[in-house]
Amino acid sequence: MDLNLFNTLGSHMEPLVPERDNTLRMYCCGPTVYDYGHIGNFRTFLHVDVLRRYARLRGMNLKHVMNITDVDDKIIRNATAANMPIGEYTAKFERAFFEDMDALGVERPEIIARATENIDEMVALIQRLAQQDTAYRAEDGSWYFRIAKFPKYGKLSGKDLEGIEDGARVDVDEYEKDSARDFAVWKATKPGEASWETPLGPGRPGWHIECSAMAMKHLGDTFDLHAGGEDLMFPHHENEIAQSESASHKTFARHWFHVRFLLVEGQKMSKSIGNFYTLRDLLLMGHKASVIRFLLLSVPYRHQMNFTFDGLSESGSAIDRLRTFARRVGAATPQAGTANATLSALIAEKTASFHAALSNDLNTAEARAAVFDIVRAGNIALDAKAVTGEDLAAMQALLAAFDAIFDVLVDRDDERTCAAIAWAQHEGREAQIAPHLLNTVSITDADIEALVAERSEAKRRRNFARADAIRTDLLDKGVVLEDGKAGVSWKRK
RNA sequence: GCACCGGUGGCGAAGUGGCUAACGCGUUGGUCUGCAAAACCAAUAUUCGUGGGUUCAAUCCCCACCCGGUGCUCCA
Repeated sequence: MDLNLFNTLGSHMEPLVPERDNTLRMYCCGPTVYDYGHIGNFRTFLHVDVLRRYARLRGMNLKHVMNITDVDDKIIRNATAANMPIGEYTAKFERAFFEDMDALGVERPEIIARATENIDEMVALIQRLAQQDTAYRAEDGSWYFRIAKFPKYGKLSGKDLEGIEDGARVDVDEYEKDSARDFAVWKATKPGEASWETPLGPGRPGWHIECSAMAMKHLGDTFDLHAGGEDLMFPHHENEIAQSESASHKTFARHWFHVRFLLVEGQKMSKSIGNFYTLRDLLLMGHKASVIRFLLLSVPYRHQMNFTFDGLSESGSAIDRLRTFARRVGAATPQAGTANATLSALIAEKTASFHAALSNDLNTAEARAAVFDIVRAGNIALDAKAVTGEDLAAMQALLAAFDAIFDVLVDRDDERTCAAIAWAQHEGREAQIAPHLLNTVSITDADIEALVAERSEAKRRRNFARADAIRTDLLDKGVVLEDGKAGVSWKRK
């Protein structure tokens, strides 16, 4: 079965097949490190993570490059406002970005490429373009890409160039261009801004050039897939194509993967509406990282998704169900005797469905549905004590495949929440920490065990009032007790 | 204005020209339990925005309309 993916370039489904040595060469536009990442950013990175995890599950090797944009207007503005050197400022937010990615279980790309560490490559690329007059120097010392030299401009986004009239929207500081559509590849130095001395003259790179230069540096002129948020399609990716293909005269990325924006509570996320959330905001409100991950992955990447707090609590319940089942399967004893043919067949069928769903443009919603089908069937069989070792192994294999993609079964939420709390305390943001969180996090496993033991003793003496009081108390601290036949088990909610 | 995407049960969300319209959450009743929790069972859409059309047959194709969202400018 092919891994079929929608290719924005050409707007059609297409099997994703690495061009050589079974290695998927992919580039993903990373963050501009000027602030903490918000959930919209992470929806994109999360779906790219699913793509890379699934490609690997299917046996591909990965060479995934992600850039860090560590010089741009917003960075310069914010660093100046914070009275910090740019390098120090970007280092802080790059670190925060990766902490957040780790918290959400997003795997690190094989190669992280920083714009400021690849200035030479960008300059060389601009020079190549300049040699053929595809890039030109304006009077103020900035360099621009001459769109007139690239007839295919617009092939990705389907933009009609006629619609972008000359002179329609001209930046105040970009009055030197030959055509309004031309975009900056190198920006002349302005007072007080970061600047590099180069053969092009002093200045800093334009936004688009870094991705072209770094992608080609690490992946070659042509590579398998380029990913990013839908907003980057135009102009960013269009410009990357123009720069890269003008220089190499080869196809740049063969496959383009764009993740749609999300809405928050039905509206576009924006600070002015007040529905703008960073990962840290949510963590401090008491939402678990795994739940956020699962919710952001529950709607397939090409669909707009509406992020809501109701959705968050639903995802929380769904994860609880999955984890409970995974624990149950892990602890189950295989039954001797005849295999349950219906169950075995169902597991095989749903395992196939799981893969078929992901192979069909990474349909995460359908993939998780297949797993839930097995959760119910498995629970029924487990209740009936009619599960063979073979079926248990098959169910565990499906859960493992599921978790290789979704990565929510193993509970690492407390440590992630604690890290967010520590950060808030360090940054003087204590007010943001939900009060009940401190309560929850402060109780240790040993405390819980002691109370559980005391409650069991109370129960044995049929002192149910005491037993229930302990249970209620623990529940307030986020600990749920379950009295099973084999004894009491507990979990943090 | 131009372009694009979507409108499926109480909520979220798959899906298909024709078998009982997945799955999750929620709600109600039941089993289990000292009571809970977990798990299971049952009930929760004669119906897929509205109006036309094509077809033996449409939620799925076509047209119009209404509603929501997005892009066209920095943005994941």
